[in-house]
Amino acid sequence: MEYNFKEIEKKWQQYWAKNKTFVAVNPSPPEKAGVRPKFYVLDMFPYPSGAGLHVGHPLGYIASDIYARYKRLKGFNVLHPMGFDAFGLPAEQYAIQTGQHPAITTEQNISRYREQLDNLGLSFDWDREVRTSDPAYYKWTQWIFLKLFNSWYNEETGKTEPLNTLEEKFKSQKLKVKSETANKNWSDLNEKERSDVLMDYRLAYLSEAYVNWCPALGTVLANDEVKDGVSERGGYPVEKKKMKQWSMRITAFADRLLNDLEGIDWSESIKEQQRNWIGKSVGVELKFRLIPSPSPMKKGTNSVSAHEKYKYETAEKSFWPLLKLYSKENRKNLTDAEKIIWEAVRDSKLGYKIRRQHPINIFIADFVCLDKRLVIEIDGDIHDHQKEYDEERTLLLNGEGFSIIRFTNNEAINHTEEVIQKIRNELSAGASPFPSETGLGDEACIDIFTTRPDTIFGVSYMTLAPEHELVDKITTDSQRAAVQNYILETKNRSDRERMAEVKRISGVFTGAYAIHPFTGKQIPVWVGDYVLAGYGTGAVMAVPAHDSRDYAFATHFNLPKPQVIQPKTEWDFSTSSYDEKEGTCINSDFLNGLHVKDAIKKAIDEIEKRGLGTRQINYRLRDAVFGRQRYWGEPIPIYYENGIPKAVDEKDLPVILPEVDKYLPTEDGEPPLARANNWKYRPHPQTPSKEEGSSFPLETTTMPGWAGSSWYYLRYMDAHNEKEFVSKDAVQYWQDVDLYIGGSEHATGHLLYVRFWTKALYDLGLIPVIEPAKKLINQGMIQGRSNFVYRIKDTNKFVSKNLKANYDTNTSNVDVNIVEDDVLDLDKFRQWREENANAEFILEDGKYICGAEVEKMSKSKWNVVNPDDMIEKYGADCLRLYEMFLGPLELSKPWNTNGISGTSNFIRKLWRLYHQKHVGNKQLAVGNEQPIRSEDINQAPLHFSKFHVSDEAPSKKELKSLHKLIKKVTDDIERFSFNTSVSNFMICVNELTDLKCDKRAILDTLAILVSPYAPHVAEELWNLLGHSESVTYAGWPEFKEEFLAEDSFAYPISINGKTKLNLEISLALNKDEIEKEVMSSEEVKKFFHGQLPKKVIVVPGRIVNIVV
RNA sequence: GCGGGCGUGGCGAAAUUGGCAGACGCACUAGACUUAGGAUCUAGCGCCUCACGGCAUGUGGGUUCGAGUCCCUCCGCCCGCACCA
Repeated sequence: MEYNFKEIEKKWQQYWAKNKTFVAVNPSPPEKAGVRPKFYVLDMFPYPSGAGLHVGHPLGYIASDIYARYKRLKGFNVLHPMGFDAFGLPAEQYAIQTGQHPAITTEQNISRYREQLDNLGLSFDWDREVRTSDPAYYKWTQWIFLKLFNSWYNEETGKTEPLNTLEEKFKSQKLKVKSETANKNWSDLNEKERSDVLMDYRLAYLSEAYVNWCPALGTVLANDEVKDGVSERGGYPVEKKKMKQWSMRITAFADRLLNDLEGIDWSESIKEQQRNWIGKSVGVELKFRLIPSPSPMKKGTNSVSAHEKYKYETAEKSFWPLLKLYSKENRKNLTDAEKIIWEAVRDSKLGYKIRRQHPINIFIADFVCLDKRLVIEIDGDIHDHQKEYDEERTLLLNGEGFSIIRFTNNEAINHTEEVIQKIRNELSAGASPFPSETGLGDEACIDIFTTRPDTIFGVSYMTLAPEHELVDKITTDSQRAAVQNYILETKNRSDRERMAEVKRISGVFTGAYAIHPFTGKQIPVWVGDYVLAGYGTGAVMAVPAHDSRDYAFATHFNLPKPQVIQPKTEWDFSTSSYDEKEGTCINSDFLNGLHVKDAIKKAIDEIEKRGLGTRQINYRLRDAVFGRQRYWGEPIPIYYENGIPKAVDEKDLPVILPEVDKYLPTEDGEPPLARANNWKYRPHPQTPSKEEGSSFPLETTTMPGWAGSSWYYLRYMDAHNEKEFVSKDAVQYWQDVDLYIGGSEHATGHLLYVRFWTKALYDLGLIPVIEPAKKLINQGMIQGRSNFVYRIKDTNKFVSKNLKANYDTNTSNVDVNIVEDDVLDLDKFRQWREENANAEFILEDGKYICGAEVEKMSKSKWNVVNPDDMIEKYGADCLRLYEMFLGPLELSKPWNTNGISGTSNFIRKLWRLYHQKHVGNKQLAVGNEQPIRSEDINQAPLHFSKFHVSDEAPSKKELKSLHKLIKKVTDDIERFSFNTSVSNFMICVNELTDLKCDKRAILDTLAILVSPYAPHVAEELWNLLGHSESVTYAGWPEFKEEFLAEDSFAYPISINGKTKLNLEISLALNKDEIEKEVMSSEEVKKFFHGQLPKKVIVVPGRIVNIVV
């Protein structure tokens, strides 16, 4: 008999299906003694696209299958399920084009996938198959949605809790009702108001927010579904749009999602991507007060108390204690000039109360009349050369609503009368207006977030995002036109353009100034689109010397760049900013001399002490938009009673996806579900506050693709449970996924959402684990290898690759399936396309050699290799071995069919090992077994006769070869090094072939070892060896060290680190004895060139190195 | 720009703790068996050299008796994030 993989593979696939070989058992009760330990191996389930699988897809499935089969042999109760992520856009797009129901397309695609998966001989437990589009499945997706809808995140306990614990807090007034209804008690709120308040807390919530709107797909998308400003699926442009949307409060879990990464064995790159995506930054949120603009923007409506407050409490709050001290001190030490003036104005001698050394903002004014908002300053010499200082002071005092007159010391002392007259005139001229009547009053602050409070003294301007709400309020009249123009301009530029124009710097001055909280300096406030509205507070303090973006902006607009950090090494500030968190603070008042890291701490402490701001943690992570304006997804189980969103009763789940006439939005732009007849819900009569008999409109958006995949790993544990999403017993036994294999492209999507849902379900006491998967492996991408042909322009002649330089040619892709080893099959090429029917060729060495290049595998590049074709030609075992043999699992690599003959040969060699041996055609076995000749490679003849093993005891060499293999393959599988085990199989089979091994004791074990990789041929051989049961549970062989034991070892003898010869020395000898033996060798002595060796290093069992 | 990974023959790659670099396979070369070979078998196959021998793991340096492996410098490639304050 010959090895006929087609027959044999089919036979065993049918056997496995019939005998349910791979069914995992749910022990009942789970704690039952003697039960096998569990092991859960999961593949990321596929979205069944119309294109079917290509050779890249099975890579992960084969790897996980090998591991699952290995674990079964090791005695584990292995859960290795598969299913389909069946909701999604492509089926719906297809439905829109053709009118065919997406369920039909999906069903067809699934059967094709199933067939392809079956052909690979994967050991899935199909009894547990799940499909996210199956109502029996999405019933529970909806159920989980409702759990999240009815839960909130309690920051105090750090846990998801049912909503009633929140309501308790409101009722007992432990928690104040947020925002617009701030002055009300919970008990005063009506139903709508309560619903609105709770909506701000629910984990699944409805809110008005800017979302990624994709007009071409007619739906919103989550952040991870947008790449480079276009939709991940289809590549359509995406814009920001304000819409009412369902979202998931994943941000509440940001810190746990970040911290729990520590405890799981996932690749560093995935963890890093998640950390990046979560984007935690620790810093401080800090207020900069604004200088009210001279022209009133807004008439204040201040109460009397505010007026009074403004009248007397003129000092900057945070500086008050210090200023109070200084002013007291100053009063004791008045200058002569000040004494003279004080005597003239004190006790209301001028008809107004004048105060001396009165703090205003952060300064102390020499004299002030609060009623008339007049400051009188007597300048010392210092002011002559500190003009800037005065200007700043004037601006600030003006900002506080004071007018100011200045006199010199000389004037005060020698022309006292004139000075007093001037003061009298000013006082009678009428008061300056109060700031509260002109500007923005108390709330006139810009909140900023910074991680670098140590650079606070380097602030030279501030920038607001164009969307910042203060922009309009603070802009001065003179700048208004320019600012409005700018905002309009940035609005019209989509995010994509903004991103594409990274290098373009734009912005505009608002005309407004803020006050530096420490120096009191005035700081111009700008608007710039390099500041993002969505992050932090949408405003930044700009430190051009130490932030590259601020630097670019400041350079462009010629703003100052004061340096406040001294780098450790030379730094050229004329070309770039110094952003590193290294160096010492300079020009920074109380921070001077401190190292950056200490300065950050100190600055935050100081900011908090002075009440200027608070420690703050910001995340880049946004809440995940959950609603989709699409048809082919899970309906969101919410209805609207008088505009209040309410949960559909659990008893009424699932809310079945309705039939619609078209899969398009309605004429009014409503999602497709709005087309459904009577898309209404009639609440259960016994639920409170429902009018009997009335029905209410249901939510028309559907869930996103990631909803169903965020918990599917749990459903596999108990796939047919109709009462629960998963039973307590099942999840208690299976716990979590032990090994999860899938693509790294889900790093910030699925893999984050599934962790999020797991944590929420854990908090609610529904599952016992906080992470879905202990270990994650990302298989590398298999790239395509494209082939090219070169057509001479304006002819139907094609020239071979190495001759094309002589011609003017057009290069085009050619189907790689009609090319072998880069040699084009000319006949197939002529048939491939009509226009090639008369193609002529210019050949080299009688062949047409194609060009080749590594590209992504895609239909348009004609480089897709279909696993079915490979299986047809070489068999599933061969494809499995070859995919593993290509290289390390996690590495991306190009597919190259050329090498597959290696593994194909191996399988045949393996097969022959179990059959009567001969060499070539000469030593044919006696009998009828003639070599079968065939024109067709697919039925390649194999030169063996009948199955044959002997029951003789195996030789030492045979045992050694086998046990070497046991050890290596066991190690290899444990560390997922599948490529090396294939090598090791080859080595062992080669060795046993050389030894002409036919011993049952060896071949029995070999079949088991090979079975995870090439299960069909292993089953067949196992069966031929006389076993009636499948090899699946045969038990993994035990490695025995004793069979590897050697008496002697061929020591490599190296002279000065270079190996010169090998010397067979007994392993029983110790270091000294080995040295003696080596040194006495004539062969070794040759290399000494008469000199005596300086040093001899002996590592027993490994090497001898002699230094000459 | 930031973060992660990587760099070894013509090609895919191996070297698990610092110990004979290139296992295993593809391709290639020669031979055997053959009516035939895209089957099978035997041998060869990093580079330079007739050879002795020398040089080789992206570059340059260091540690070490000994470095693909550890440390530093630079160069290149891949992936992710990208105005995140």
